[in-house]
Amino acid sequence: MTTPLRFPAERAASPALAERVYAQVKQALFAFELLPGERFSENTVAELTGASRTPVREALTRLAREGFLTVQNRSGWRVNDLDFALFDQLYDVRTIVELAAIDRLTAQIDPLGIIELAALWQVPPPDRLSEGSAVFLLDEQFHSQLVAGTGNLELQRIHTGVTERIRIVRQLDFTESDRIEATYTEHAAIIKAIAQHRASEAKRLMHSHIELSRLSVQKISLHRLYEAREKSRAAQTAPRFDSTPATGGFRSPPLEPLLEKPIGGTCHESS
Amino acid sequence: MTTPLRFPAERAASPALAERVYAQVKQALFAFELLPGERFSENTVAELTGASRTPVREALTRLAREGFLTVQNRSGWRVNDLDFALFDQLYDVRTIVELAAIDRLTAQIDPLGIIELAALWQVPPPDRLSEGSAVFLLDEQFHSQLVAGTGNLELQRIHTGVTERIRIVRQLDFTESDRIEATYTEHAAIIKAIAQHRASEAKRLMHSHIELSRLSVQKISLHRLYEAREKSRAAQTAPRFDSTPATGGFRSPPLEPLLEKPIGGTCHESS
DNA sequence: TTCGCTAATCTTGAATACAAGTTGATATTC
DNA sequence: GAATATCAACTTGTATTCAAGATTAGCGAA
Repeated sequence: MTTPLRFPAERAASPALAERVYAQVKQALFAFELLPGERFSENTVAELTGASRTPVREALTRLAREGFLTVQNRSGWRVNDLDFALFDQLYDVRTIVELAAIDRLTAQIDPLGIIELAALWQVPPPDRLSEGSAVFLLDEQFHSQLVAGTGNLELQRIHTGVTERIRIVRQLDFTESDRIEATYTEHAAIIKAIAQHRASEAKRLMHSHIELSRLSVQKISLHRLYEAREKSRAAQTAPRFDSTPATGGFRSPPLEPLLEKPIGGTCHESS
Repeated sequence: MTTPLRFPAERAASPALAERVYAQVKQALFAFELLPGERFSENTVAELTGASRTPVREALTRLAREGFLTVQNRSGWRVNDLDFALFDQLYDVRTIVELAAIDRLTAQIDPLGIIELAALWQVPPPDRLSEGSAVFLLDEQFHSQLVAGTGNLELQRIHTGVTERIRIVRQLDFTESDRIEATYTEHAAIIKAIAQHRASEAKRLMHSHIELSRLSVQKISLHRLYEAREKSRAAQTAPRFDSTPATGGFRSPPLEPLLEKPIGGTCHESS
């Protein structure tokens, strides 16, 4: 039974070209390979992804509707600036959704999926993951699963959308070990409260958990953003969008704005 | 200063052709000119709207992402069936959002926009509107304004999306005069409670208000749906998509399904 | 040098052309 | 007559072409 495997890399072309481009560009956004404020054209993306303008356009308009990009009249496309006022609103929505989810979970006789979550998060310190990006994935899964437990697909869809919008800054929060520890502790406490049907306790915990995360992100992100920017600037000519050769971006890749407003606080460069 | 006005009707073509098509098709959906379960092709829409396939496709994919349509492999497009399980989930989301909005409104010293709402809804019976579709518009505005009062644009965007998804059945609820009366009474009570910062009272009222509406829609819609279907079937060859001549739909416009599942309850045809 | 104009080049938005696949009707065979 | 194979007419997905406007580089004049 030796099935002569095709190149699995090429098979990826079949299930919707526009979908693939969408995923690639979004990935580039999260990886800061496309920087906030950066401008680019449909043609460059088309060349980089090997697709024609049509599916590229479909992917970009979708990302624009989701709030990541903006198309400029008959000039090119632009990566939206990081807008912390917007992130605050998204964090607020996230809180609303997750607290509602807790309400519905604690009303269930046997909260859906809570056992699996307990197995993941109620573990002694030595068994915990320490690698930031791994914990980040697990953390997103935690919050997502809670909402999924309500059985409401629409609520889940909304939650997913919000999560993806704030992912770009949230991922920066999982590099410091104390934040990782705190995540474990807080998640465990939330799970316990839900399992015991203590709704208001669980909601209180979740509320402060999200709030802490939000504040931590606000504090940390400005610093991390400049790191990410520098890292990306160093790799300017390096491959973007997976492993396709880069032709360079727009004429003048403007790295200045990055933020919607320069923000009042001072930015501590690594002195 | 006599500026020779251009034909303002034609100016409508300039601001995004895809946008216009999107609005036209959505309008046709709400008006039951495109029936649930109906199939159609990009070419027919293109002919009916006078646009080419490219902007049509953009509009349709957007409507598909919003849950109204489905594209079938390399066969045509299809209007999604009415799925009452889905509507229940959407009503649930709507409740979550609006209750959260009340929480935030009552926390404000001077709830934003509450005075304007009071002026609209706290009126004596003789001054009230009685025409169903007008009240329906006003009702949507009421709920939308409450959410807008939170100042959270993202919450508003989500709420708008949910509202539009359930509009197709909700609009059927505003034909019976007792439902219209109830709407006035309940809205007035909610506004009063919010203005007095009685959060839990306002939330209780809103919760039951939405629940009543939901139940009323569930009861009424099956009947109304068949009416709407018949009305549309009669006007089969009548103009669709505004005032462009209809070329007819798909080969076999299947009017059978309409609903996701035939639903257990009996349907009373007008005997 | 600096400002302003011009023209070439690049951009999106839309229309069209092409390719691959589905569907449904028709002819055919049992 | 009924089941099946075949084929022509559609459909979407993608690529390409066309049109109109925006941007920028370069040149010239003050």
